[in-house]
Amino acid sequence: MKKIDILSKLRSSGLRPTKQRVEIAKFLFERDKTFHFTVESLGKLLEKKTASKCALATIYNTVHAFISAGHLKEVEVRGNKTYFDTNVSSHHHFYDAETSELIDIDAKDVVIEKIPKAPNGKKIKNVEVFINLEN
Amino acid sequence: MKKIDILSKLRSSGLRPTKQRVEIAKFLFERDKTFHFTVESLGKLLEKKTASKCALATIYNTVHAFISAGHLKEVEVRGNKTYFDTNVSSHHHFYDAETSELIDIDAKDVVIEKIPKAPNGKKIKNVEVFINLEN
DNA sequence: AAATACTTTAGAATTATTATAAACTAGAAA
DNA sequence: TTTCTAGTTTATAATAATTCTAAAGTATTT
Repeated sequence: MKKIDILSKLRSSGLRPTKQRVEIAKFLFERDKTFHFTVESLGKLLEKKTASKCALATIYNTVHAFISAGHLKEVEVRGNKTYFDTNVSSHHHFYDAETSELIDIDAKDVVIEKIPKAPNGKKIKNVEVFINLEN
Repeated sequence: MKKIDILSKLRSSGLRPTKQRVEIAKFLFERDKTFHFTVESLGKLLEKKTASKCALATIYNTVHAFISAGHLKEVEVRGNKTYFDTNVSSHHHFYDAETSELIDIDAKDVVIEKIPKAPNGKKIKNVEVFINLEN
């Protein structure tokens, strides 16, 4: 991903390209495979990579701006921490409780044949399939 | 649900039938329809019903013992609080983010035609379908 | 009843997240 | 440029859910 894309990700999220935000954005979006993380894990990885630490509040704010802009997705995982995913396309997940690891499943690899209709007055926003793993 | 069943639920969870635990168990299991709750909501409802409050720690401990024994199920919902479900059979959920309400979907109303196989060395424990609603 | 084991409880500790307010920085205007 | 202003970062405080702890209470065994 080119620098210009990083800047446009920030701009389209309503964020000025400050040093910290560019670091975060580059770390998140300059990669080929999708990346799953929590704010805590991202903070540690950033600190390791850049040798300078960024306040947690900044990471929270930046990640939330990316979520609002649709550049990141929040993933539901049982437990206390919130997980995020750089893959914002419609897709599903394996979850390995043993390692607390999420693995993407391409939307086309899950086909749902039958689904109930939404309750009165409501519409279906999306369907998420979550596959728990065990050894 | 009869009293004897309440007692066996407690016993099979490794819990002696104390006053508080019997109250909690009766409140959870003496009903026809499934019940979704958080520890907080359960605490408030119990307080209203029994006019005496039970310490949150007791509710946490009791609920967790029921989870371990398989009498309650933890439901994954995006967000901070943990939701529980008295329906322990394999089933799915609608989630209405507007009202923070969970609605059960019978397992037979969701048919999955295709699913990827588990990664190396892992087995599929279960598959959960989560349907987010909107207006 | 005495001793022992298990429970409840209030409150402290912990963890994730959000809010706050002072110090800082970028970009616009002069 | 320098100045000004609006937006940012940061450390720290506040909040919220959950877990831990240790003292007081209750039940069970002897």
